[in-house]
Amino acid sequence: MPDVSNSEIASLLERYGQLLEIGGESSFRTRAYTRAADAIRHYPGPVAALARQGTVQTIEGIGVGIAGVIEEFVRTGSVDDLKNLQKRVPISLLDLVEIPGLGAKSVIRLFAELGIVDLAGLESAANSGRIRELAGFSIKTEQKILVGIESVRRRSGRYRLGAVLPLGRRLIEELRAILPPITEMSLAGSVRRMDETVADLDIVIGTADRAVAINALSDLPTVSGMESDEGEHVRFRLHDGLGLDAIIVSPERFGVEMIRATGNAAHLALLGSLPDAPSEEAVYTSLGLPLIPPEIRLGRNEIELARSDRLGSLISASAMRGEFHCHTVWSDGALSVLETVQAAAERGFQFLGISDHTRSLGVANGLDAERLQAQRAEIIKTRTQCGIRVFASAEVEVARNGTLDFDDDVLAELDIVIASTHVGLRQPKEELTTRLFGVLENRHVDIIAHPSGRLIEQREPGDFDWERVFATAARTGTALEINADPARMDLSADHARQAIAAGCLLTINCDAHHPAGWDQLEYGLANARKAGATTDQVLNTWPVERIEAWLHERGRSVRS
DNA sequence: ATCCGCACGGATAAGTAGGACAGCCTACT
Repeated sequence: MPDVSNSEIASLLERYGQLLEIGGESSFRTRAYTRAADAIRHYPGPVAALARQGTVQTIEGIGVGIAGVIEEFVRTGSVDDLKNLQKRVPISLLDLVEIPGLGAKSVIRLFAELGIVDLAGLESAANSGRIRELAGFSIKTEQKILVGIESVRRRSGRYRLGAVLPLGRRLIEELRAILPPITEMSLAGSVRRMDETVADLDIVIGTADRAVAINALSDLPTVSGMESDEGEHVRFRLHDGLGLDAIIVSPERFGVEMIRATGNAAHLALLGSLPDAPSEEAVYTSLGLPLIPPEIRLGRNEIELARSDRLGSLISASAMRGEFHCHTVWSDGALSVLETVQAAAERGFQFLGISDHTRSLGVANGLDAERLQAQRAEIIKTRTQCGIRVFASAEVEVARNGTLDFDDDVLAELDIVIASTHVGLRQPKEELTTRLFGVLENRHVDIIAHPSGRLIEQREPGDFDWERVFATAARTGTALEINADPARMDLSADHARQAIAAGCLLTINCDAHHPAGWDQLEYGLANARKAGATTDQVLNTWPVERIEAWLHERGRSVRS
């Protein structure tokens, strides 16, 4: 029996912390569990091994109490205190907290006063009008709950790409270490296509020795067991609940099965019948096509692009010269301005925009005008130190009424301005859209960050009138961001495609709070490529002089 | 619950606005 994985321990602690919160524990105590979960999820080695040695407390954020929980979990597979807690606070209540507008306090009251323990119970209580009878709840709340139940149900069973892709890559690495070097293997399916959510993990293995491959898969520490074995298609389940589909084929058919397992269905339909071949290239070649990158296998115009030799015009990582949106210790980032700029220079960035949060985003220690000015002085100083162009920027809050955190004269002092909507995303369509129009028309605003405001599998996008938003952004020349944070991937691929069609300029930014955040660029790039973006349409690929000229045209007094 | 400066006790995660309701809960990175 292999040890539990770090992500299993992390999930356990996270669940524990959430249940404590619903149970009314102090926020400091519950927070400690969440922090411990984060520390373990990011810990480079196997935490279970540390637990067995009794040295798990060496990890920052884990003390006597949580170490005890982890050790018990590793040893016995469960935790007695957590079981007892679950008698008092049913674990299915965690689903209820996911509903927008319901927090721990409301959920525990629904449980205590109406005996509601899960989504089904909540739904029937709302439908029969029992919730409105509780003090502090109303018909309106009831309706909000019913809408919320739907959105929680819609996303159940799917995982964010950002949660699954790193796991999939690690599985492949682990398999490579076990299996003979001649074995071919790769991720396939929606993970390989970089779809924003995935239902399960697909792996294709090309080997003459099926039994060895199956044994290797079964022995992986994250695999809990085999679920079905149907010839070439073997299904496993991981400890954290994710399904793993392995397609095990002879090496001569590895290429064609990769294409089939990668999909998508519409792309396969466009390709028609496929010849057996050991590599994807060979299959595409026999169809008279170059290799089509997985993320654009969408059944749209990718065949056309390939036939007319235009795949190379799609934006790629190598075309990116820098980023406009990142954070430092001045708001909620991890490093100083100088450290951040140095890290950017080391990565080969030719420019970097520093854009910390502003005043009204108190939770992120947003800058007021005075601190902004002080930061600006610090930014200017770094320009001579690191050899890259540093733009003084800010991620300026858009208030519910559409006003920005700074007056025009303060905005005018910045090299480039990003506007960002974090509050009031649930406004009705007309109100929300009109508010954004005001921001787009502001000549001091150059970029709209994560325009829809969605958090994948967690928060619905704002209900904007996108067609009019894109038309307006195209006219004002305001760039729209594809935020590469895997929780956001915002604009979505479809919205980015619409924006391009409307003539909008795009920018791809990682919204990094630490240099490691720049490793997530691929999530933003995927959406840009799915949307068919070329370098000309993405601000980050322009030479610094062209960016400065663009800013100058927009009326900025750009100083180097 | 954990960490840190000090050796046990305090700090840690802000603070405002909005919605629904009459004093409270939730959302925002």
